[in-house]
Amino acid sequence: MPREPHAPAEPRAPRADAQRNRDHLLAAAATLVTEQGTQASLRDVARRAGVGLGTLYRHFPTREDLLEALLGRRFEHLAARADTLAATEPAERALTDWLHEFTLDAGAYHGLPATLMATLSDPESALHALCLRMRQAGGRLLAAAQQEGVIRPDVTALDLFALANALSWITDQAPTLAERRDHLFRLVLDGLRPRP
Amino acid sequence: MPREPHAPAEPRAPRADAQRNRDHLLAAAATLVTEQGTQASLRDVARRAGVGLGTLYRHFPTREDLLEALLGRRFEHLAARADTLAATEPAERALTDWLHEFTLDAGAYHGLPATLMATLSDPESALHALCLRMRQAGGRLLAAAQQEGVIRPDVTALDLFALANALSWITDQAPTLAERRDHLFRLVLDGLRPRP
DNA sequence: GATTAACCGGAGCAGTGCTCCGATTGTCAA
DNA sequence: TTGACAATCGGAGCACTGCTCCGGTTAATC
Repeated sequence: MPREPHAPAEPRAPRADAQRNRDHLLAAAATLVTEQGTQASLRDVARRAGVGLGTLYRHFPTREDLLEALLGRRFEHLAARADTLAATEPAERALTDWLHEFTLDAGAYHGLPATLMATLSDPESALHALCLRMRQAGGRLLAAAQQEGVIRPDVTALDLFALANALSWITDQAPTLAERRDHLFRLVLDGLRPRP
Repeated sequence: MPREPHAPAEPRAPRADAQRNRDHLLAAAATLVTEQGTQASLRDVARRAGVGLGTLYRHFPTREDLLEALLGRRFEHLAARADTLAATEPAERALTDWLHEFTLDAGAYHGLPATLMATLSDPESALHALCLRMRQAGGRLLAAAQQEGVIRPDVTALDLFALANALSWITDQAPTLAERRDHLFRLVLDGLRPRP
């Protein structure tokens, strides 16, 4: 198929070496961020990927861009999961199950809860859109639960996002409390129920 | 009074210049930490105090030591306040009021909630003892409230500490949510009440 | 006023994030 | 096949960080 001269310039596919480097960077980032958290040294990531520092910054201008690439699939899946749960579970169960899964994902890497929370104040962050979709997904489940009267009406999707992140943050910050994790989760969730 | 040769060596008072430098360092730290948070550059602190970097590290070997000195009085006061409230208010009121004040103090500096939370896993930290006293003060109020049956019995002082810090962390991390602060506080607190 | 232990300051090291630009290389037309 | 060129690369370099170490200074004491 010949290229169309006046067409809106279909972006040419990236060069093979560029694609290869990008893949190597993502693989290196995945292991290092898993081991050391979201604050892992970018120099180390480049080194492990067998690539110069400039190459890393060209592919991922900010740390958030790199994290976004790392978290993309995981969070896509989580958003889809919200709809699945909404279709197959009672509203309350759907909400609590999804929130539970969200707290697990939000705590996937050390330092991630803080990074996610910070995007609230920074619309420029590459993670902002990702977090927005999470809030919307959670918001739908929340609305359904509120419709049924099992969750207080004065709880917003933002409240939910903040509290879920805060729960992830607790165990992220103090591994000692890992065993209290589910207990704290239940305590906070109980606070969202209407008082009879 | 002549000094006693064999006595357990009463620690000699610090040299005047040392005391002066210490004061300057604390003043500089107070302003810089207020402006920039617990991660303020220690070089800047020393510079502002008109003192060498070595001097800072001699007086405060770790960042936590510096913060401990900065927070000492404030937290002493908070611990005392717990007893005052216990003596003058009904148990539930005493607990919620104190927790509210705690969340304010824990959020006094940007980054402080995270620093406080981290001491749970680090008994060597200079802040560890300070946090322990906070947990004990809160624990006394908690026990009284549980005695009266207004707080669930499966809530521990550690749970309380973690949740209060998490609440402080939310507004610390996302200033946007400052207006939801009291609302979130009430939500979480409601979760601690026994369900009828 | 002399002695000395306590104290001081900052040079120096290893690490960080990020930029910038000369060298290299994949790709596509001739 | 062979250019030519744009896309891509890699790391030197800058400004910053935490922290150590040690020769010089000074306050307190005899």
